[in-house]
Amino acid sequence: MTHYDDAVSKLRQSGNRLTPQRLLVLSTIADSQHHIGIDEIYKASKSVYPYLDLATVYRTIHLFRDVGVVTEIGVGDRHTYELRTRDGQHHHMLCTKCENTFSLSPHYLESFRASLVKDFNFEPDLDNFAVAGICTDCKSKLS
Amino acid sequence: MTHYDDAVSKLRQSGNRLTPQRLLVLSTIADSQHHIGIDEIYKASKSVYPYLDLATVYRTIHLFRDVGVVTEIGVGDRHTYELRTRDGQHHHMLCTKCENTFSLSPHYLESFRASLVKDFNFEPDLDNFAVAGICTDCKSKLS
DNA sequence: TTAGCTATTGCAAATCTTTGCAGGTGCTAT
DNA sequence: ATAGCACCTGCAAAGATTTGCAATAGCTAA
Repeated sequence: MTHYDDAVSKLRQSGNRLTPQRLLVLSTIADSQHHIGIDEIYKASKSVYPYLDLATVYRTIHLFRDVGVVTEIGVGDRHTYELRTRDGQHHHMLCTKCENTFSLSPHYLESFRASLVKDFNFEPDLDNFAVAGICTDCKSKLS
Repeated sequence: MTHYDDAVSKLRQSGNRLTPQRLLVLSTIADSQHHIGIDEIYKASKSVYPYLDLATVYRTIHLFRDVGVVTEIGVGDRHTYELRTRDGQHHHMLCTKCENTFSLSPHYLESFRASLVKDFNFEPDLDNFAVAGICTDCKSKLS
């Protein structure tokens, strides 16, 4: 549960209150093994605390994202979320054919980041980075 | 107007009909010097052809994006669009402080793309690539 | 432990985006 | 030039996301 506790202290340190709703949403995301969408977060959390409102889930998730508790993964128009852990930092590759997600080590983006800083003094925010494309399986099926 | 004509033939070649609504939306985007949002496209186009429906604008823009006529730029939750030209291909850097946009030559992403193909056989779709961050001006103002 | 300030919540309404459908219209082949 | 098909459009309704507001409940300081 150290990831959960990590997230809690991140919230506390950023001066946000630890409400039951927030802790509930947090544990729902933490329990989910993969990335999870708003609707799923809402459904799972509401089954624990039926008074939970969808608007609260939206606000909570946006807070989590802004504070760095979760990573937002944009799949086309759909957004999903996963806990952001200090270890296991990774980006995502999304196949637009089979909708599968693949992890990507941050080192693949290091030289890209470095060249933006060097050439433009632009500091990219790659925390929620995801790249769409076609995975190797779908590629072979195309022929 | 060759960019406009380029876009028209792209539409025709992809087997889509050239309706007045589509040509109107296209010219609205082409006339705009910068990237432009759905609401602005709608307002500007509707002033020319008042029967235009917002749903048509959404459908048209999505078609344009899928066919490669426009580039979609995701700024936080806001989406904007600009004409995609054969020359002048470029990506975008968006400053999250001042909301400004900067062009980025595709060559900055070439080695990134190459390593994904080489290591994972993953073919990334970087057509609508944009990266958020902090620009040099805002960086200096931070201190 | 308590009081009080202020952030947060649930609700409802507003806003944004997508979708189903029936009628209208661009395009192709004659 | 025209007929006919399939695609597109406008409309309206559904679905998704955001926002205003009054009541509630964390948190801090005593």
